[in-house]
Amino acid sequence: MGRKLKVIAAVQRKLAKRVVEKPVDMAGIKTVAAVDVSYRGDLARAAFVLCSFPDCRLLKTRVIESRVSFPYIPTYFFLRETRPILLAVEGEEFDVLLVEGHGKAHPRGYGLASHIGLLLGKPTIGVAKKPLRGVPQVLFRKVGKAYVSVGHLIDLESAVRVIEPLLEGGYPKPLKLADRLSKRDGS
DNA sequence: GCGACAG
DNA sequence: ATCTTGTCGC
Repeated sequence: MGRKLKVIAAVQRKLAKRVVEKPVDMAGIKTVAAVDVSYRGDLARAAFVLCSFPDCRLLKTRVIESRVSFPYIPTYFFLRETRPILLAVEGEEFDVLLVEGHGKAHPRGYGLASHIGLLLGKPTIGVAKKPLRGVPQVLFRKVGKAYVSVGHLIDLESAVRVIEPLLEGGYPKPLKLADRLSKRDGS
């Protein structure tokens, strides 16, 4: 059990080197998407939400269900949510994706948001409710009640500029919508 | 053994 | 994340 995780940790450290951190052209961002996952036993419900930017008007929603295999293990969160999220985002178009969880603000610099970004080859931002312990303060920014970090293809300053106009009650509206949607009954 | 950490 | 009633406070 512990040995496999050690291998996964090594993979995370390796993939972390492929994460690209760079400024983003704000004028080029027309849409922002968000994904969140809720559970009912081993059934995962992933919700995808698409909003215009920066006015944040709801453009589209989508909910996908799937069976989850991995348990939740701190710092190995991506093993559990990658599959559900990929299914929910498959075929969708957006300029930036907000992911519930951390990006570079992770012990090995490779959280769920970075993994999703790398797999999709799209800009992603990690947004979490609590910071992971032992992570350098410089790797994230507190925006409202959210802890924001670089996912992929964006830098921290740009990430903060994307999150700010989306705040509603201290948390990004698209993620709040995705959270509510993923918990809504429907199956 | 102690501590306790995304969702 | 999820299990869960009523209750305190803005």
